[in-house]
Amino acid sequence: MPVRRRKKTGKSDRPVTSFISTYENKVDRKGRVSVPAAYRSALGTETYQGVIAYPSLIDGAIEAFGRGMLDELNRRKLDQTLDGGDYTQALVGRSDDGLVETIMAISSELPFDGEGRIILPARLTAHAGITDRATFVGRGTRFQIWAPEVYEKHQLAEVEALRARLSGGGIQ
Amino acid sequence: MPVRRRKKTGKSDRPVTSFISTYENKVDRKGRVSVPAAYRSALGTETYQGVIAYPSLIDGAIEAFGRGMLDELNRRKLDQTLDGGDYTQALVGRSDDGLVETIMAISSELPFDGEGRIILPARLTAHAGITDRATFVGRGTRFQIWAPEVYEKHQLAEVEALRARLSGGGIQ
DNA sequence: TTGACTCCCATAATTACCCATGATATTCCA
DNA sequence: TGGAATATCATGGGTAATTATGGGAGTCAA
Repeated sequence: MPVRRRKKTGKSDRPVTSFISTYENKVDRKGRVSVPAAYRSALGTETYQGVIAYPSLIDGAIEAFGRGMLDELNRRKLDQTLDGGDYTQALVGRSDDGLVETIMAISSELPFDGEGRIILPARLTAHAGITDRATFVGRGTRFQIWAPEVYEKHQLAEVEALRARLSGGGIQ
Repeated sequence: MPVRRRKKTGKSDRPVTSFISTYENKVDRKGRVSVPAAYRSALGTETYQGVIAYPSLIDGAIEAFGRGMLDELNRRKLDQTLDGGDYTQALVGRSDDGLVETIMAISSELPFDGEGRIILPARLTAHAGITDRATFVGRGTRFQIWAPEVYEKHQLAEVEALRARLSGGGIQ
């Protein structure tokens, strides 16, 4: 029996323009997992059919977004450096923070197959502790992929922290 | 390992070549190494089948990109100098920093063989400490080639620096 | 001849592509 | 309005194509 849990959003889920709601899907023997249809339609305008993913630097989860965001980063960075005559940046690659370069290095391009699935690289599943199931968590402009049990604990901890803060009178 | 085939669309708004993710490949006895298929397809629109490479001026690694990037550099530099009336630069080829000229001088053209491999010149492998394995590191508009063990250490430091800089929630 | 390089072929593993199925959701029409 | 026909989705599996890798034959120059 396919376990497809849909958290309440208060609305029906028709195509959305950003990533919302939470879905739990199965990871099959080939390492494939269906990207929720709602997320796919959110990416519908992009030419490249797939997502960019990298291990979260904060959480034990996978971060993901569309190809459009990646190209935008690269184009702006290149134009900015070249227009400013900063060839050092373009050729040698030393920037103020190296953020774009580091993200490019640790990111993976995950194309959809004909059925809207992606293959999660071992590097990413290891980081997130994902084995046979994956929870997709919408975060607006991007989304995350968690091991279900890890995400549940993460949610509980968040709620607990918030509750403690509220009972402490931090927010009136 | 994410692999993807890109459609050749005749109309090209000169897409930014995006090299992302990292791959570790073998260097065989003849000094050949496969350029990751994803990188090759990122260069797919270019006529010249191969890459431009030079020793990094900052890291113990090899810097590389497509011929398109080389032409872009030269074109923008020429435009800038002519617009600025710096004809000395355009004609004599001497500028304040001379970085572009220097890079051109120390660069090598590395053509693909029928299987998408390149041969790394001894000068470059020596600089990067590469022997029998090579790690390809996507940096967006260009990529690097490292000795695997050297890159591992470098990457840890890179990610740690980036993590320290983030305030939470990943990259927006 | 000896290397160094190019072109061609072989192969194992991986991945892309295709079709099938059961479950759910949606549409349509009597 | 009810219910059958239709569409969509998540999931599974088979097979052809691609990839990374290795090696041999031919070329050219020193």
